[in-house]
Amino acid sequence: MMQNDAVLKSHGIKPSLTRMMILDYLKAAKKHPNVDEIYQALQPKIPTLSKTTVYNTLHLFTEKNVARAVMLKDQENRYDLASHPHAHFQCVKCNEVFDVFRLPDVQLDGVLPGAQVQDVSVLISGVCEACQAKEGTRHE
Amino acid sequence: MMQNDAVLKSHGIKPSLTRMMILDYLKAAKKHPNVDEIYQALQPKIPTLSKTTVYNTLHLFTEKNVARAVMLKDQENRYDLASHPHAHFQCVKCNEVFDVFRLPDVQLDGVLPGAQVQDVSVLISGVCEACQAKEGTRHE
DNA sequence: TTTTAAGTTGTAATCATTACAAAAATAGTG
DNA sequence: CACTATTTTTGTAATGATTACAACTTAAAA
Repeated sequence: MMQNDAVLKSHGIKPSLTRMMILDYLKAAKKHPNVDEIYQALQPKIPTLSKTTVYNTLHLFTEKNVARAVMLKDQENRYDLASHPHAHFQCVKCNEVFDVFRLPDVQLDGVLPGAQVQDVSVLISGVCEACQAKEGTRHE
Repeated sequence: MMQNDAVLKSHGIKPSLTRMMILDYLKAAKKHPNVDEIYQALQPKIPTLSKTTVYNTLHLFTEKNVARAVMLKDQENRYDLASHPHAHFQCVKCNEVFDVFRLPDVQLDGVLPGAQVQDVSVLISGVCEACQAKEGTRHE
């Protein structure tokens, strides 16, 4: 796998230590962390870390197409790596977010004449299996 | 077309005057209004209207599947009617939002076994035609 | 009417995000 | 190395959408 410094350089970002550690965190993250989660996780390792730096870095990553802001039915942004496109499923009952690894086929031919498409994000909402089971037994 | 009171009743919502007027506004809206726009537009007609009521009503509409929160790369929610599914395109340069009327074909078969899908929202981002033209002439 | 519930309102709090200017670190140059 | 310019990081204060909540008003039920 490409090293973090090479990944950043190839996107025109100077690979500072902080930036590499945030990239590391995004690579390892199973969920879709928000800014505070990233800050809380890295603050012990970088005692001087500021939340503003996390914001700055994620804006930079998003602008340079290293990461992507995932818009969920939340009041806050969550992030993942731009290199692994996938759709998300969010349960309307428990708000849990699941990755949809088998990407739905989004057919865009002729839908947006003239526009230069950079990214397609798909957010599916509904009731997850666990919550359906709960409803079934509870007779709500 | 079905009258507003009938629409609301059929979704289990008591059709108060305020609710019908907010529904009216959503029906007529060409763009995707945020809470403040709805409030500003209706406040002259309902002088006692409170912004909290607009929030309450939109939450109710969303819960009862009359309206839908559209998540864009903004810090605020925008709303449209749940009855007219469509995708959205947002330009990363000017932030303008365009409806995508020819809905992209999203193939979900087998992608989410067990889940009960209620809604699929597609947000396409990229550079719109106008912004491409600007870039081309300005040599940025 | 009297009682109860539903709908609406205004104020104050919450909290993610941004603005901004200073401090620290890094790179470039003589 | 010393000096300067640039980039990166930091902390504090503001912004602004959203929520909490309790009071008030209207409508429905008894």
